[in-house]
Amino acid sequence: MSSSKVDDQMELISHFYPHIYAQLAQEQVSLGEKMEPRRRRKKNKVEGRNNTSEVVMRKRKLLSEEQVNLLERSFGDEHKLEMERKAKLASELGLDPHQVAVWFQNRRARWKNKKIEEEYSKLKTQHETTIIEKYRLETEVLKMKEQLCEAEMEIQKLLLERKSDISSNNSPISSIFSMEQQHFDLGEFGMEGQLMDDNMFFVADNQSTYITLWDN
DNA sequence: CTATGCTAATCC
DNA sequence: GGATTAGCATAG
Repeated sequence: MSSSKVDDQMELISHFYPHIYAQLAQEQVSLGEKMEPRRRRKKNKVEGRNNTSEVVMRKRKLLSEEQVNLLERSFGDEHKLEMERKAKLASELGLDPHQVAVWFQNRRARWKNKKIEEEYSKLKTQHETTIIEKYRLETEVLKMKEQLCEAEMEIQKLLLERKSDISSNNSPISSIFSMEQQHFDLGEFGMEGQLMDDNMFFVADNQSTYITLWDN
């Protein structure tokens, strides 16, 4: 079921981060259609000073651990890079100030990405919690409906018993007695009520309303 | 060897 | 400043 989980994630991403979704979706399609897994390395066209274009392999050197450490410490202090700090760092690191600027730019991008991922996983957790709570509440509603149904059946049963008592014993005394308010305790519902007549039931809830239980 | 992750560097 | 490219390292 990991695929449906992925689908869920994709759906969430598509909702909150359409751009990321587009990127991920594109990647998935690429893999699905067995596209070339990775683009071939291209030679990079670079404009020369004399306006003639030449083909040059882009050179790239990874920064040393020491250089990265200093850059990271600097980034920790402040994500933005002032001219002064850029020049100072560059000379300390033995790098071109432009390289320092690029490093900060890339670092900010990584940082932002990380933040987005953190936010996403937080939202995902919240979402899952909400789904579970929703399920719990739905179950509770079902249970309560069932209880309500049982209680109504019980009331109906009692009323029918009373009715048959009245018809089988027609003495004035019992008739008067039968007119007295009868008390019910609905136990599980935690509420009490009084039967007012054959189809009205006074419920002592917050609203203190009369509830018509059924139509005769 | 290939696939993949990371990231310096470039492009727009 | 975001998107993309491509050099490099390395896991499998």
